[in-house]
Amino acid sequence: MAIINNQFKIGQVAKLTGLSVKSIRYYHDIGLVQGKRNEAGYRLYSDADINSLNFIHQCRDLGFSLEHCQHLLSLNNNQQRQAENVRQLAIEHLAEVNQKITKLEKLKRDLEQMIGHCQGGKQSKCAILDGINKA
Amino acid sequence: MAIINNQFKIGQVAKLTGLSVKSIRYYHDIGLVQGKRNEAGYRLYSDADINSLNFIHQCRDLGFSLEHCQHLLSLNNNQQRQAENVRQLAIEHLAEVNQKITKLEKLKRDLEQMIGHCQGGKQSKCAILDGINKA
DNA sequence: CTTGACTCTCCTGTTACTGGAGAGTTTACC
DNA sequence: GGTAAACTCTCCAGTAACAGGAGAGTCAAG
Repeated sequence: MAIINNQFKIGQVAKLTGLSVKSIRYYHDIGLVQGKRNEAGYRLYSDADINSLNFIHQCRDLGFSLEHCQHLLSLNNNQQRQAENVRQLAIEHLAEVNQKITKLEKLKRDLEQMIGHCQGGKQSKCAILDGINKA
Repeated sequence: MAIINNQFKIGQVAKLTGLSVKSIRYYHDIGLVQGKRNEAGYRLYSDADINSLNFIHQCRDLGFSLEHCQHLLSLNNNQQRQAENVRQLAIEHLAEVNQKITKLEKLKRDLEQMIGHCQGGKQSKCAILDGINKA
């Protein structure tokens, strides 16, 4: 009963995870997921490595920085973890997301207002420029 | 009847515009607002330069990239401009802002949902990690 | 045995600056 | 007049998370 432990080269890993080869190399460089090397120096990734890379991919999609991904990954791999720690990270991240949204919505309102007042066309008078200049 | 044309040094300009000295130098380097130099090589800015810097500051606050700021500034300084061009830039920028908002709101929902399901505490079971892993 | 697909390691560029070193300039004060 | 503080200058490095590309080595198929 052999334990099958696949070793994938970076191109295969890219296809399996949806990450770019460049990203995977980058994660290697910064020590996030390193895998092994074969005799020729090619990077080799195990199933567990693939899982880690998928995990990171998901975290990135949720907007976490690589530093946070690092942290989350170590919590994910640690059976002694406390859910509260993960929760705190997520809550902090959510707060940042909310801040960004708030800021962008103000931009949105300001832009919409200016655009609404600008009649466009060939004239040089422009409510948008006026708005920017008077501010 | 002398025409008063003040020439400000970079530190004064920083105070007048609210920009950092570093930013002003950077705008100089990339050719955005250059002013003059005195004999000692110090940068000197006129009232018109200050206006341009204020204009850029406002555009930055509206989230425009420096490249867009450049473009808007040249439209602002061009009496032959057509308001439509400005309007188009603003509309495109607004579209980008809206895209970002949409993306962030999806992140917000996803994060809130996961956080809502995570009970936290000292246990290792964590709905957030589960959510990331299953995705 | 060669050709094409893959992989490797550098190096540069991206955006809009910030921080800092080392050196010259100006200003204020005694 | 001298000097010390404040200001300015030009590099250079770093930031986040990679992408693009050069030049060279490796591997599999025909």
